[in-house]
Amino acid sequence: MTAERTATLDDVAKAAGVSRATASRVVTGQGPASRHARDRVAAAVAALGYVPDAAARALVTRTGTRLAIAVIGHTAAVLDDPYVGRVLTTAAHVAAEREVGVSLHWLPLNDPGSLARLADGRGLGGLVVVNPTRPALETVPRNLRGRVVAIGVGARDVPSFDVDNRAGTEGVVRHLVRTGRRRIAMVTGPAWLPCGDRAVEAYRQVLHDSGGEPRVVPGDFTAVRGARAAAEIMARWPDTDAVFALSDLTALGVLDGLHALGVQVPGDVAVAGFDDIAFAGLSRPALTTSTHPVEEIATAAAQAVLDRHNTGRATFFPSRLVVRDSA
Amino acid sequence: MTAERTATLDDVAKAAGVSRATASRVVTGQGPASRHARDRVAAAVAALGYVPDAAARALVTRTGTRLAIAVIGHTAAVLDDPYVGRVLTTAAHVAAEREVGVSLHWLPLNDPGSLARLADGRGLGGLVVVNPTRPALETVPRNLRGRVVAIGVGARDVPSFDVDNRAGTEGVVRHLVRTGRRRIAMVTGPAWLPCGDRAVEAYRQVLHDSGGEPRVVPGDFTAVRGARAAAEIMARWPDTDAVFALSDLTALGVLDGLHALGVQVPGDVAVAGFDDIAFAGLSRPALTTSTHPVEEIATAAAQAVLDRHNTGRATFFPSRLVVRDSA
DNA sequence: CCCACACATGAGAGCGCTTCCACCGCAATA
DNA sequence: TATTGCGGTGGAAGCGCTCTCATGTGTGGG
Repeated sequence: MTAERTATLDDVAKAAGVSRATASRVVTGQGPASRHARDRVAAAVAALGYVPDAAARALVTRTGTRLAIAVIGHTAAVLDDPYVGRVLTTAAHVAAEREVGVSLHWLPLNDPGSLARLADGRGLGGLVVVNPTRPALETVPRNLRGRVVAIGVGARDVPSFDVDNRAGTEGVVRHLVRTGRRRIAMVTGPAWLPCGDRAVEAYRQVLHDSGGEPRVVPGDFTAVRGARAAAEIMARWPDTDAVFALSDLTALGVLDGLHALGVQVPGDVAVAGFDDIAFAGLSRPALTTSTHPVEEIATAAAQAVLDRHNTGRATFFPSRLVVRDSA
Repeated sequence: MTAERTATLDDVAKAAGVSRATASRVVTGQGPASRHARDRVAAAVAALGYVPDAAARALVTRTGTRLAIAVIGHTAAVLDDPYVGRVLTTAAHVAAEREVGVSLHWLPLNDPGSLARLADGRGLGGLVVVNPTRPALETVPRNLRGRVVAIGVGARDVPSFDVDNRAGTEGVVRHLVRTGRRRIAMVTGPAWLPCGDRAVEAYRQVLHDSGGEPRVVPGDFTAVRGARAAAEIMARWPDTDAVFALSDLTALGVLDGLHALGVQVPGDVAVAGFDDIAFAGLSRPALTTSTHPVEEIATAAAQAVLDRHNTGRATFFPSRLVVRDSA
């Protein structure tokens, strides 16, 4: 019997000379217990290094209190972007405050069913899906309905939290127009990310209003793609006088690409981004952009799902124009 | 009995007309099962939308197959740094490949006991601790021994994975010396992070060898702190001709602070960082730095803990000098 | 002095699952 | 025909915990 076994509640009860029921009451803090029993159990817990088994507890309480965060779209692009990391850490922080565990799920883009699979259901308190596609959201299992929120685009029964892409884009493009730019190109996000559509729409609208022709180049939120986009844009439309990228990372890439081409920023071409990441203010020229309150969004999403506060369809967080040197 | 209840294995067995034991065998794929039984159970599973209860399964199998990632030191600094996000996403990716879940834990710096608490033990397959302190590592519960690795500094029974801070720092500082700099200042990482010690040592050593006096200013890996550090350095030692920061983020801040002071980089003062983050190549002037193979490190750590491959004390990943424009 | 009423306690059921074990039938071998 | 072997199967135990319920054990009021 010298086998190294982790202590169970029974061991604690035996050591403390009480029943398992009493030990449980003391450990969980639920129900009455005499001073004497409390002390003895506490001592036993300390002596044995007892840690409650989460699985056993979850099994009986059925109170799945764990926040799952699923990130859709597993590409290197997502990895490089500080965005996902910030969402993760923020949500984890909110969860930690409420002493609920967080589980992380990294889902491929082309396998919507994986969302259903991760829901080993009853253990889950809620689910935050980052950057979902609508089809993926349709596969959320029924036992999770009402406990799922999306960061990005939502769906039926799935409220969404996102930055106001439309207004943010409008703000930036209007600023470009206001400062005399007319031949404004745009580098979008990845095509599969539906929330970028609103931004493209807004861009087209403002351009239409100001008599410009849309010049849209597809992007993927990476800096490398931004540099290539810059070359592409200047080749196709040499008279371009401004580039708006739907991501600061891409905008910084554009800056780099333009620099390589010998194009002056903002002299020849103005450049603006979106997100206001930490580095936006550190580039030379410092990047003009519009804020993306990631922490606020992630906090709201995590709270909503944790508080079962599933009201409303979609919440858009305001984006604020930050004018620096590049535009 | 119209109550909306999630299906259990019993329900499946009943619907398929087999015993629970057989249903379990089919679902888990363990043990023999006739073709006929397999088909019927599979049909029942599909019809009922059955999803196994992870808690119940974990309770009986005792095979905690879940990778826990604990990040120590919950400060805004950690949040802004892309480092943690990259570690997280990489580790989660490794775990996903092996179809094991990942749980995320955000631990305060001053409560080492929290590490013990998160180990609701038996549900855990392994634990990766990011940026631990030695005291925190001492509190790892015994039932987890041999299944814990550290990214950063390690401890007894806890192998560590980290970049070779010493060699990396040597490389950078030697480069500065080689290019004629002699009055080289260093901005360190946060004091509680023990893995920075080796870097400071290396810096002192190289300076000693080249006849320079150490000029150490404490940092915290943030850009803001870097800007302030630049001002501090130029005030205390106006003849400084190079600044080495133990983090690119800080180095970019130094660049910014120097710019504000009207100091030319690299003309008056050379600046070098450490990490080679995505933005290092995008700053103006582009940052000279030394690589920090975060993805490699996180992958190795996750694999080690998942494979129970607990050999060796510490693995240092080589850092490669990247010379750009700032030094 | 006895009953009512708190409070503290322990026995035991049961959460949903895996897995040991005994069992059954059937083909292959002696 | 009697014996072995084996794939397939169901009964039942039990993982570690929570929680209901019945049973003490002490207090104060009638």
